Amino acid sequence: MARKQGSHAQITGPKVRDAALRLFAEHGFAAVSMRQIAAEVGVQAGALYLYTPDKQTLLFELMRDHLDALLAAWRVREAVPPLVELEAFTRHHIAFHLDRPDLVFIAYMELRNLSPENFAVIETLRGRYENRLEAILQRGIAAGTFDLSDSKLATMAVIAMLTGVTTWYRDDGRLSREAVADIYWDMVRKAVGPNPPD
Amino acid sequence: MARKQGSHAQITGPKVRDAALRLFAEHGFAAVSMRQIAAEVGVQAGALYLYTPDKQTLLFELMRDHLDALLAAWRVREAVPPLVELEAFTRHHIAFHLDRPDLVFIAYMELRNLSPENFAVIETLRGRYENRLEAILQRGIAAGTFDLSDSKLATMAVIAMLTGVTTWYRDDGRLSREAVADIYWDMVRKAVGPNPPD
DNA sequence: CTTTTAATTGAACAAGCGTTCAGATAGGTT
DNA sequence: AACCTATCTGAACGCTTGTTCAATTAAAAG
Repeated sequence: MARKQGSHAQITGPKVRDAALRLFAEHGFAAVSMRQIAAEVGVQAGALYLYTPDKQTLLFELMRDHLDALLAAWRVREAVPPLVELEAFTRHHIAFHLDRPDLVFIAYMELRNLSPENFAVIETLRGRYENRLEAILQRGIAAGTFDLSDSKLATMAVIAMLTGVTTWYRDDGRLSREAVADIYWDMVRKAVGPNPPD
Repeated sequence: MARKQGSHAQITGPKVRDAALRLFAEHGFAAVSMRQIAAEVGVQAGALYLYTPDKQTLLFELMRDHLDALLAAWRVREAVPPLVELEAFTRHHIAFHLDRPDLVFIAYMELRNLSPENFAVIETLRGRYENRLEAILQRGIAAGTFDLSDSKLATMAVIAMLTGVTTWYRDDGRLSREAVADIYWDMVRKAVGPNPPD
């Protein structure tokens, strides 16, 4: 039996997931048919329904598990100075997202194709992640390390800026991941920090 | 006859464009049928083909005209100090994009659904816009106003950050457009500027 | 009013869609 | 060998898709 149960029902088999991930990222959820996914896996379309109840669930689980992994991968470090934690967050966010460009793409692009209930779940998870960054910024504001008039806007600005890396970064490009992370951290640090002199 | 010719062939009638814009933004290109667009306009599906040769062209013209308008709306100000021009760019980018959230959404989300030839056109236009920001940053680096180790990365970072506003801004939200622009300009200015003291 | 021209319908086309399911196949256990 | 069970096929279901086009309606021109 391919169906298994975990703390989340983990219905979808890994081969089906990988194929769906690849195709959804490349062509979009609505543009990819179950038959195309099946062909990628090497089975007939009917066989997919041993691994997922329907196409919608396939998309939802991809997103949910991605956000679960994103949340699980980051450990809050409240004992550390805000600037240090923000640097860790910045580098972690870039590294994590560059390792999963397809999932990042899907998680941002296919929100429209989720059913309302599934959308609500995904939005909650995303909000939880944003709150972690906001907490760091608020801690830094309180400590006087950061100079920001609005922690919520700063959160959105930093996340948009960092996630944007996935849209242009190429492993065979001009700069290494480390170099990119260094440069972005430099900009983030300045953006949230105090005003320059003169 | 509904077909007209301009410097660009402007095939698509405005009512059809508006309906397609609305539906593509809400549900996605691949998820919206010609029959749905026709219903929104109030005609049968066949009538759409008086205004567009096919669905692909409908999408392409939406994107192309959006980017044309974006490029046309910004006048380069090389006589002005880089910091001043960057502030104008920042505020203009936010204002322009907040006025057209649907088009912005489509222009970023539906690139995958363009034919290769159409994609190349759109990417060229987008690159031209990015180059304008990069030119400002390079001018500021040369003048010593900005402290950036990589103008290309800074360009991508600033555009991602600014465009991200369209994903969460609501007219009935907590902050006005001006307030948002003020806060974002503050962060952009610091991000590209010199390091803070201490 | 008649003729010409433009705009639109409505049916049709071949193809593809998500999903179901009876039946075939394969692998492991007795 | 026979049995069991998990896996998968292949056909079928009803429905939707983008696009075409002869026939019709509406509007404009004479």
